[in-house]
This record gives sequence, structure tokens and C-alpha cells, in this order.
Amino acid sequence: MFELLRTQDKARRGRFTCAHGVVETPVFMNVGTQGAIKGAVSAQDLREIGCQVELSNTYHLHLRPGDEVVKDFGGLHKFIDWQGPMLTDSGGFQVFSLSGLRKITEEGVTFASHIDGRRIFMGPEESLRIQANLGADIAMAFDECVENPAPYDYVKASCQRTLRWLLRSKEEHERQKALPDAVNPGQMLFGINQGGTCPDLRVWHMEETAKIPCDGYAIGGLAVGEETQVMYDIIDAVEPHMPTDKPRYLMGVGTPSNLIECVARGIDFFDCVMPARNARHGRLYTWEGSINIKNEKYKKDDRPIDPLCTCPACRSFSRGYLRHLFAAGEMLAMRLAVLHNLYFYNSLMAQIREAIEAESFSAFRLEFSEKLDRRI
RNA sequence: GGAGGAGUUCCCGAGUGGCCAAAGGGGGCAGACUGUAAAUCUGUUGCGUCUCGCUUCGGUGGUUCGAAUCCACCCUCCUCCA
Repeated sequence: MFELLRTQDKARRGRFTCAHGVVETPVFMNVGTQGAIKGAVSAQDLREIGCQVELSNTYHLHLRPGDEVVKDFGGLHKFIDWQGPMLTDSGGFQVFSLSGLRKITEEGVTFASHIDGRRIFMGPEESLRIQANLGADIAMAFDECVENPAPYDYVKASCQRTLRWLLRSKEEHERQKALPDAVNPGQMLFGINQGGTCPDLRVWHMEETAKIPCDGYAIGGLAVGEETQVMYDIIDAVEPHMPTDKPRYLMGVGTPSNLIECVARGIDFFDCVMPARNARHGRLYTWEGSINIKNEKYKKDDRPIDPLCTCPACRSFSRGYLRHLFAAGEMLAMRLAVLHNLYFYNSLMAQIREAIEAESFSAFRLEFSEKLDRRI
């Protein structure tokens, strides 16, 4: 259930209630593809860094440890000991990211497992069955994330198929929820808009998708190589055709500036691997821009990583010490960096929510939008 | 003691008279990464007063207009025979 609390221009402050709790939006979901955030972040850590929604991946969990294993455990919530809201991506992104290892037909997608080459078939029914076994609060429809650039005709055929896949996803989702041994009978389903960078296909596909009742609607297939401005333009074109009484989720985005700009364009949900992935290379976000801790020259640097940050890493370690840990190749360094970046992202969203409530979001956007993507 | 083989820029390893500051890997460094196959991709990697100059291919001499490349001696390592 989605409740729109307040708006400022297109920016929305909302509250989304799902089986395992309430999500204050706009929100950044923390990505833990295989049930754990890379960099050894635990469910306990997630609570400490202010995570509202944990995101896991259908394809990866199906391969390891196997969705049946997770189901026997009582679902993902018990499996990773996270009792808050959770979302599983359908595997549609792997149609894109594992493009060298799969074949698409009307039925679905055949992957060659990236682990051992074993054939894995996944269509809407398989994806939603797996997601039912995992039991997250939000399941995503099975879609094809189209690469960019792609020929118009291909994108057109692909998003027509994604629409047919949504109908099948929806049907299987209803069926699974009604089963007596359903892991999470309250599981919800989000539909996904595609259409590459073609505004007419995007709009057409969004209109058709919105006709199918879902608990939320996502924009997928963006931030896959196109210019940032193109992404903003597509969102501007699609957003007016999205239901206002349901949450909107921009999949896989993005940089701190992207988050601010897209909230300004009416998006409520985000997720992105960037803060976790960048952290492993030593890039840390601060309210002044991002730094690369590995480039810091001085060992004796008692400054905090970010003077404004109160995350566990910043409370305990100086820049100099973190730099030292990175230089020594310590796992702890990566862990602290991941914690810091996720905390930063979660804090950023909290500030955005406050700004919308205080009707100062425009000023917030003006002050931070460009600054946060800067490298210092 | 005898017979062969080898020592190259951080490492491995091409190069056997000028087009060689020296291929290709690795590592390092920088950049990239947006619903996380990936230390994956790109650039860079002797020094400087940097469209030019200097130093460098185990060491020291030598031949040559010119040497990582040819010669002599020396040092080190490896294989085989005693």
C-alpha cells in the first residue's frame, strides 16, 4: 500500500507499507545480490547504516545457494536474518549483463550458468516461482533489459515481449501467492517499463504496463550506456504516464546526483551497486564530493573521512588509518568503505525526504546535485 | 675438473649492429564502472629544462660512424658429464 504524504513540484514524499514493515520514500535500496552485500556486510550492519530495503537477485540466488534451499530455511528473511522489507530483482538485468551467455525466445531466456556453464532456463513463470520461494516483500516482473544502443525494431519487439512477460509474471505471481505453503503470501509485484532510448516506445509501453494492476511500477533499461541527459529525458517522457498512487522505481540508478535529479522527476525507489563497487576501489562519498582514499598522500591524517558523517567507520577511523588499511590490503578497509558509502546513500535519501517535507527540496537540489558527483 | 645454456627496464620475457627507452604478459598507478559473472575495460609505467636531451639491457674494457646485439676477460645462475 502506497501513501503519498507530500509533494514538492514533481518530487514525492511517500510511505510504502509491505509485509515486513514500512518504507519511507524516496528510498535507496541496498543491493546484496547473493543475500549479502559484497564486502561482507551483514544484516546487523544493514540496520546500523540505516538500510530500509534490502535487494537480492533471483538469478544469483537460484544458482547459489538455490531457491529451494532458501525456501526450506523459511525464506530470505530468515536466511539472512533481515526482518525488514526486501525486494528481489527478477533476473531481467542478467539478460543484459550476461548477454554473452544467454539466448532469448518468446518462452524465456536460456542462460549458460556463469559458474559452471550448466543450462539455466528462466521465463516469467520460473522467475516468479523462484521469487516466491525467496519470499521477498516485492517481486519484480521478468523483463528484458535491452542494451544500448539497440535498433528501433529490436527494442520494439523486445518491449512488446516484456509486456507479454508481465502478464505471465502477474498470473504466476497470483498463483504462487495463493498456494497454502507460500513463503510470503503478502508478496507484491512491480511491473517494469522498457523501450530503450525511444520515447514513443517508452510511452506506449508505460501506458500498456499501467493497465495491468501492479503494486508499483519500475523504469528499467536506463543507465546502461546512454548519456545521463538522455536518461533524464526518458524519465521526463515516461513519468506522466505512471500511476500517481503507486510507487515508481528507477532500476539500477545511480550516482548521488542522479538520485537527486530523479527524485525531482518523480521517482520514489532506487537501487545501485555503485556505492558498494566504488568502495572496494577506495572511492568514498562525502558531502563535498567523492575522494579516493588510496590516493591520499599522507599517512598521518587525523581528519575524519567526512566531517558530517556519523557512520560506524567515520566514528572510529580517520582518513589516515583507513588509507593505511587499504594500502595493507585489509578486508576491513573494504568493509568500512562499503559501510560508509551505503550509509552516505541512505543519509542522502533521508535528507531528501526531510527537504521535501520542509518544502526546501529545490534549494537542496541546487546546493548538492552537482557537488556530490564531483571528485575531490 | 669437462661440455653446454643463461643473465634485458619493478617481475616474467621478446629482441641478435642503426627504424630500441627497448615487443608481449604480470604488477603498480590513474580513469571507467549505474536492476554486481569479473583485478572487467581504457590509459599509463627510466630521468629531465619533455616536438629535444641524458642514463639504461650482469661487470670492465675493446671493435665500429653507431652496440642490448660483435670480441676479450671477469662475476653470477642453471643443465649434463666426471
